[in-house]
Order: sequence, then C-alpha cells, then structure tokens
Amino acid sequence: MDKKSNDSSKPHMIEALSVDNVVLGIENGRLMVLTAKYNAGLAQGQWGLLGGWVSYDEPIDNAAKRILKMITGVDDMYLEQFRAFGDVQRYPAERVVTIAYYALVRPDLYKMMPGGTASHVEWRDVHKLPTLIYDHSSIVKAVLSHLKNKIRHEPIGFNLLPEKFTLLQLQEVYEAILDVKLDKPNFRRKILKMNLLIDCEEKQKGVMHRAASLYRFDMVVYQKLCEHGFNFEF
Amino acid sequence: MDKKSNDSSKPHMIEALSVDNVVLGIENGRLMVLTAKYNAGLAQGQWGLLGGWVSYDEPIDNAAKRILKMITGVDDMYLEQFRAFGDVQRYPAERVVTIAYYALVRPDLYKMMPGGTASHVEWRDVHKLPTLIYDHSSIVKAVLSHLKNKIRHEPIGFNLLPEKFTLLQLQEVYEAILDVKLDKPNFRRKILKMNLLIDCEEKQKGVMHRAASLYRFDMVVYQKLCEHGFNFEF
DNA sequence: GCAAAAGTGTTTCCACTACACCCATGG
DNA sequence: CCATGGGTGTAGTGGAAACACTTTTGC
Repeated sequence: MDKKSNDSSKPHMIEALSVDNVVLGIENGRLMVLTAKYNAGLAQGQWGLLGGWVSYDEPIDNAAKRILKMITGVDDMYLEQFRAFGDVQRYPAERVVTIAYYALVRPDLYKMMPGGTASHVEWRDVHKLPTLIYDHSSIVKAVLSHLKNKIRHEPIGFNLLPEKFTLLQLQEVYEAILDVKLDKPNFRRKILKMNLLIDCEEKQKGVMHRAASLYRFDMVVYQKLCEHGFNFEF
Repeated sequence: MDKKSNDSSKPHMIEALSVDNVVLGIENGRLMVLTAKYNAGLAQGQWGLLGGWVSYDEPIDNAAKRILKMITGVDDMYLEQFRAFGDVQRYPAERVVTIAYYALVRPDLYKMMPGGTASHVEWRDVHKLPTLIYDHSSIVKAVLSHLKNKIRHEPIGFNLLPEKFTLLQLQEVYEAILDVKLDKPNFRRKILKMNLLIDCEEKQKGVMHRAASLYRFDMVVYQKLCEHGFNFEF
C-alpha cells in the first residue's frame, strides 16, 4: 500500500480507508502469493500486498479491481472480498482501516506490468513468505485459512487452472490449498460424480507418459448446485 | 445508523466509515433480528440495523461492540465481522462504507435500553421484515445466507441458547436458521456423536410432558475439532 | 522393458435416511 | 387414557477410504 497521495490533481480519496489484495496462484503445485515492492511512501523499499486507496466515487470492489489492473494489467480475475482489518495500530502514523480482497489467478497467463506505486512484483511461496509490511502477513494467513474452508464447499479451484485441465492438475490445486495429499482414484471418482466437469474429448499433448483427458468446468451445473447447496470435501 | 455527529466534544470519528450490526436471536422457534428506530439524522423515524460511527482511536471490532452495548446494555454477546459494504450509493448524500457485523444472542436474556440514537428497538421475524434504511435489507439477507453456510460447519448455534438446553431446543435453532424440518432421531444421534455436548445429568422442569435431558456445549472438544476441521451438516 | 502417470476395480466400513416404535409425564 | 414430546431400534442405502491392479505412452 502506498502512502496517501496529497496531489490534488488526483481523484479525491477516502481518508483512513484502503484496499489490499491477496493474489494467489499455483506454480508447480505450490500455492503462491503476489507481493509488491513499494517505491514510495511509508512502505518504500519493503514488500507487501497489492493495495491502494479508495476513491470517493467508486465502489470498494472497483477500487480493488482498479488497483489490481494497474499493477498486473489484468481485470478479469476472480476477485472476492474477504473482510476488513481495522486495528488501531495496524498502519503506522495514521489510522487506516483496510478491506482485504483475494484473487485467484493463473500466474502463467499474463505478464506483470509493475507500475504506479509498485516498482516490482514477485510471486512467492505462501509457506516461505518474508515479513510483509503492516499487518499484511496476518491478512495472508487469514485468507489462506478462509480459502481452505471455502474450497471444501465451492469449486473455486477452477479459477486457478487453464480452461482445459487434467484431473491431476485439479487434484494438485486441492492439495496445494489444503496442504494435504489426496488419493488419486478417490479424487477422480468424487469429482466426476459431481457432474461439474465436461469431458473435452481431447487429450493432453507433449507429455512423456500416457496422455490424460482434458476437462472443463461446467458453469451451468455449478449454478444449479449452488442453489441447492452441496458438499465439496476431500 | 445515526447521522454523523459534528459535535466537537465527542470523540473524533472516522469519516465515511460506519459499522452496522445484525443482531439475531431465536424466539418461539423463529429467527428474529433486532431493528432500531432512529430519532435523529437522515434516518429519523425509520427502521434500520444498529449502527454507528467508528472512532479514530478504537479498533473496528470495538466500535461494533460499543454501539451494541449502548443500545442493548450487553457486551458479552457472540459478535463477528461479516464484511464491508461499499457501494457508492448505499448511503444518501454522502459516501459511507460500512462494515457489517452479526451477533447471536438470547432475546430473553436482557432488557433493551434504547438510548443514544435509537428511540426504540424491536425484534422482528427475519421473514417479515419491513423495508430497512439504506442497504440494510440486503445486509440482513447476506448475513442470513452466510449464517446458513456457517452453521453447517461451525457450532455457532449454541450462542442462541441458554447454557443448559435440550436437544430439541438445539434442533429448533438449526431448523430456524436453515429453514427446514429435521428428523429428530437422526439429529440426536448426529449431534451426540460429535461429542460436543456434555450431559448435565439434569432434567428439564415445569414441562407438561416427559422431561428432557439438559446438555451444555463442550468448548474444549470444540477447540480440538476446529483444528482438525469437521463437518456439521444436517 | 522401464518409468511415470492414467485410469479401473474391489472390499470394507461408516454415516445418513426414513421410518416404526416404546417411554414418561401432566391433565 | 390421551396428548405431547423424549428417546431407542433397525433395515437399507450410498459414499468414502485404502489399496491392488491394469493401461498407455515416451524414451
């Protein structure tokens, strides 16, 4: 998060309110989080989440989206509010309440365009994070815990994969987030029985072993299941 | 939520940020929400949630607690943050982002002491709510939906009951929140098998039928289960 | 043939469902 | 003895866990 701008040519920002994004992706079966190095302000030279201020005339969800787009160049990622963090001491020198969001993305999909307040961005293994600025470390921790719960009940895992994926890739997403090993045969059966996957009738290419079938997520069936509530445990 | 105070004798409040509480309780097997009638400000004469402003020198959680205590006189209720609501138009005349909290309480436990900004408070059936001010109706709706999910995975239902309760009372909590009928024998078995209940070795009194056993919630077992993750579906 | 991952089969067990049924108490 | 809720029993079903096994492919 950058220090607050006092430049009056910029849009009017809400005082004492910010947004911070926990951007997550999977790389080589490991859950990674995007960190930014700030080139100005209180956090100059330090690493933190991708945050910024909320304009008086934009919804908070848009603020999160705008900040992400500014730094990553992408605006169609899965983005959801987590919750607000509002301890008095969380931000030095000034009272700032922040609203944390999390995004699930595919690290391979786009090139980062560090700009604005972040001079560099870097993917880091969530298990090997350095200390982040302010309370960002605890925000990440809370989001990860939330995600472990969420993935058991909603098929958010698909946002971390390409449109067409193999069952093993999907399993690796679950394993990365839940931090456990799963039984392959049982995982297959369970996920297939949900009817959330459509067989692409297509095989993997360029692998040095038997090619796996490719599947894609069936959004229509998903919407129906949502209304009835369903179980997603492994 | 009251109109912002400009009285400089009061503590300095954060601009554009408020807190709103969805206070829930069970009465006669029906899920009720506490509403307040405001006696001043933009919302004068109208019904809404129990809200207020956040002071510069208090954590947001404390703000929610303080406002609840001011209006209800109670400060030991189960209170948890839900999430922020930050549409530009949600509050008329001014940009205000609000952080919604929900509380689970026993309506019978205490007398309301309407004071401060709320001239009256009233319990209302969540299925028969009038239109509330601002976006409070949609906040209630979102909290109820959240609660339906949450009660399936965490034993929050106990917060709505007296310390000692019967299995049927507990079942009624689940039925009120989930808005379904449950099978009594199966509910008993499932809940007992979780080992979350301690038999008080005591019977109900003053009922005109066979007296039921009283149970209480086992916090210690609960803490252990939390760490391992467990299922609470019905 | 070997390695690596894809994919199938099978057995065991446990949990959930849907009931039928008996028990205790007050009126 | 009846109404009301408390509480137990049980047959059937389906899913989950564990693990052995077969298949396909590149090298």
